[in-house]
Amino acid sequence: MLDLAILGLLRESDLHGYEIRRRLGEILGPIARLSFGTLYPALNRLETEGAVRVVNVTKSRTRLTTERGRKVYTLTDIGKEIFEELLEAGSTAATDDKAFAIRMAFARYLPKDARLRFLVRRREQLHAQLVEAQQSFANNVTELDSYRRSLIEHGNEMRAKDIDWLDSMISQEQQVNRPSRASKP
Amino acid sequence: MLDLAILGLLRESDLHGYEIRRRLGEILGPIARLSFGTLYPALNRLETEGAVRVVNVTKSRTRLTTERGRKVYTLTDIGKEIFEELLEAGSTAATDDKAFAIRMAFARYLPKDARLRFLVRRREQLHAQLVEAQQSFANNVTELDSYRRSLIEHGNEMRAKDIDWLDSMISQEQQVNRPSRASKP
DNA sequence: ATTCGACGTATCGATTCGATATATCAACCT
DNA sequence: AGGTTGATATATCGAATCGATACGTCGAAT
Repeated sequence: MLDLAILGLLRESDLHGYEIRRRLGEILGPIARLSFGTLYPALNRLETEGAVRVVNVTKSRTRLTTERGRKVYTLTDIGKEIFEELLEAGSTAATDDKAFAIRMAFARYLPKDARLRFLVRRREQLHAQLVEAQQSFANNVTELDSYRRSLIEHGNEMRAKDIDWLDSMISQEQQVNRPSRASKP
Repeated sequence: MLDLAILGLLRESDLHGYEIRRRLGEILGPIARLSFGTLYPALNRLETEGAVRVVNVTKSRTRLTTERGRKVYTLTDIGKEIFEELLEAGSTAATDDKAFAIRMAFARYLPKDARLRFLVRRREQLHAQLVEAQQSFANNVTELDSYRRSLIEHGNEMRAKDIDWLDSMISQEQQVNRPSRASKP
């Protein structure tokens, strides 16, 4: 999943590790903030696999520039293929919050129909989770203290909001599908 | 963090591994669903540390019962101490979503003032995150495609809801503090 | 009868985390 | 001028965690 995020960002522009982390944090928020202990080994792994390549290492010493010791990575052709595979593969598989957010961030690279399927699938997953949670909640309310009760209720409300949001994304996606047909026939 | 969850559940009743996982899923939802590859090693570790102890292993073979090969764990005195430490320690430290939810599930075991501090601290953290996210969003809107824009906006709305919820929890907590003073002075 | 799914414990390799180390540079303080 | 701090940047290590898989029992449906 992390691979998808890294490759996706590199697809858009060449970046060094620190900047990849920063952008990921910007797009995904605190949900998917990754540590350096994950990022740098991942970059090395991707380099070994031939998915990325180092374009530029600026050691300091060059007095006139502000550049520091950065390793700027670029996406190879192999990397582009892997990105496409990862993106499509996951649009049908089960995905958690984090994986969903990452894929959503690169949804524009999916063909329209795959994107719609991806959204619908996520919507159904969340719905199933919510129903399950509500049932188990109903069976246990009496045994829960106020903190747990409130925590669970809040969680369920949040999940419901997520579903609403997905519904709006889905209907938007469906509208774009139709040819504009601006004025009346 | 996982230790806290396990010890907390065992504080309430003796349980076997599978049931610990089930209850955790019930209370925390899909946020903190832990895998068996985490749970069973963790139980072994806690047993080695002397925090938990196996009370009962029911091998099947006993025809008349429905019991299967369960290992039922109980909390030792050492385990109780560790639980208290973990619970208090984290109420001041930085906590992510998952760690917060776990601690919230056992908030009733905190003294009133620590609980209030815990909630306020979390509130402030979320607020800081939200402000940061909104600023970086404002600086980048133009460069974001509609999917990313919507993803980030939705994330920020959710964070705002979280803050609202925490505010309600905090004010509730403060009300309980005051002696009832039911009728007018 | 037997396949299926839920229950239940366990391990393995790979991934990820959190802490720590190292270093450069800008900015601010005194 | 010298010193501290904080942001930028890469990297590694041990421990925690995940996801897949294995193995087995049991009740229920086909």
